[in-house]
Amino acid sequence: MPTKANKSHHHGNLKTVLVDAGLQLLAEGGLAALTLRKCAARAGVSHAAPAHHFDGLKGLRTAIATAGFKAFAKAMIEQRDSAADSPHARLAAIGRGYLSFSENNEALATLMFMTKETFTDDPDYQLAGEAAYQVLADACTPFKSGAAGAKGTEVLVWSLVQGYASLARSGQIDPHETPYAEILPLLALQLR
Amino acid sequence: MPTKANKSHHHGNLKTVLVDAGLQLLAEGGLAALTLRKCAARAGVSHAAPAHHFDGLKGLRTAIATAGFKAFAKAMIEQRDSAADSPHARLAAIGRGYLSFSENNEALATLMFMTKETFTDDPDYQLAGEAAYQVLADACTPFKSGAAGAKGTEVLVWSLVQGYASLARSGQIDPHETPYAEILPLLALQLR
DNA sequence: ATTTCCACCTTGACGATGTCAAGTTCCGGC
DNA sequence: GCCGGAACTTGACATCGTCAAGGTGGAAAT
Repeated sequence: MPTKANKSHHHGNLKTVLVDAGLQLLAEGGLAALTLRKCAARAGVSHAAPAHHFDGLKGLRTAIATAGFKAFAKAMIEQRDSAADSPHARLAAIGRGYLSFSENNEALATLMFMTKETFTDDPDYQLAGEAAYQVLADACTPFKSGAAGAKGTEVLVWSLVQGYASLARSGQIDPHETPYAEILPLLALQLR
Repeated sequence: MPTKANKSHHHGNLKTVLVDAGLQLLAEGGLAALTLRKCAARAGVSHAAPAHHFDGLKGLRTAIATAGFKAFAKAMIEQRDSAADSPHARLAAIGRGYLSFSENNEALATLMFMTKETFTDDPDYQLAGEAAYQVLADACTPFKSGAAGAKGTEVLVWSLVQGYASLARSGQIDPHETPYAEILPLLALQLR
């Protein structure tokens, strides 16, 4: 007996299915594999079906990056919550979450931090990016601010881990030769 | 009177002209504007002419990224050479060179640090990336190594500036609100 | 219960793109 | 002068993004 999902013209959950299809295609074939038509095919709909849910390929990419930021924040929080109960340990754990997310989702992480013109103006995307940042910003609170203030400490840590992840993804550094766990302590962050 | 360059079937300098065309297209229209056919059109040749010089679009991208790394190294060296004669000043200057290159060439910088699968195996590309890294590595030499050794200091600085540039390009941080000049000193690098 | 409206699709078309094959032109070596 | 191969051109095909027109299904209004 056909269900609503099996009928045409009303999938019921197509937006989410298309984003999931996009995440799979990125994981399997990298950035070049992410196309509107392939997402539609994998979702079992026609090539023009996504148009009702997204503002073109750019809109779909934005939705995928939004999902990416949510998964990213989740990965950092999970590591943080299972770390030892000290600010240094939590910050290090967040870094591990960041880097394992980046390592396990190379194409998605690359997409997430592309230039602004890659994405549409989407409040969900903005919020998801800010929420991910906030996980890291909160973890910096227990540390003394340097001359640049609290914001400076946040930017210092965020730049460090983001840069390390980016260089590892592009093959410019070897994470086994120079593990992040050895780099973060070099900041010599002091507690308040 | 026709010169060699005006005749068909033997441009004479097409490889370089195509790479330059690609650099222009990136500057004008971002990553999405970089296509083989547009580069060929701008070079004044047919759409299939690039095939003799590059291994497809991926090969052309690799050549463009190689040119990018060379310009990038040059920007850092120029800043370094006009800085005050101290290791801290030189390192800060290199950072400025890095960031101004990134700000002035957003699409190119984004291309340069994409995942490995974006590029072909090309020794020139490898060398250019290593040479750019070496400018920064050399600038780190005068500083004490921390627990992670000399390599750790290099990776620390490289990650910081790379991450800062990447976050600025993607709009996640505001370089005017939190200038790099205020972040680098937070590393509190000590001279040997 | 029926009608209406609109969300949500499908089909088809077009221009742009990457890549490949076949053919043509030009240059350098013999 | 001839030959071989580098370096192009032309043409074709599959895939892509986007747009237009049309069809289907569900919910609200009557």
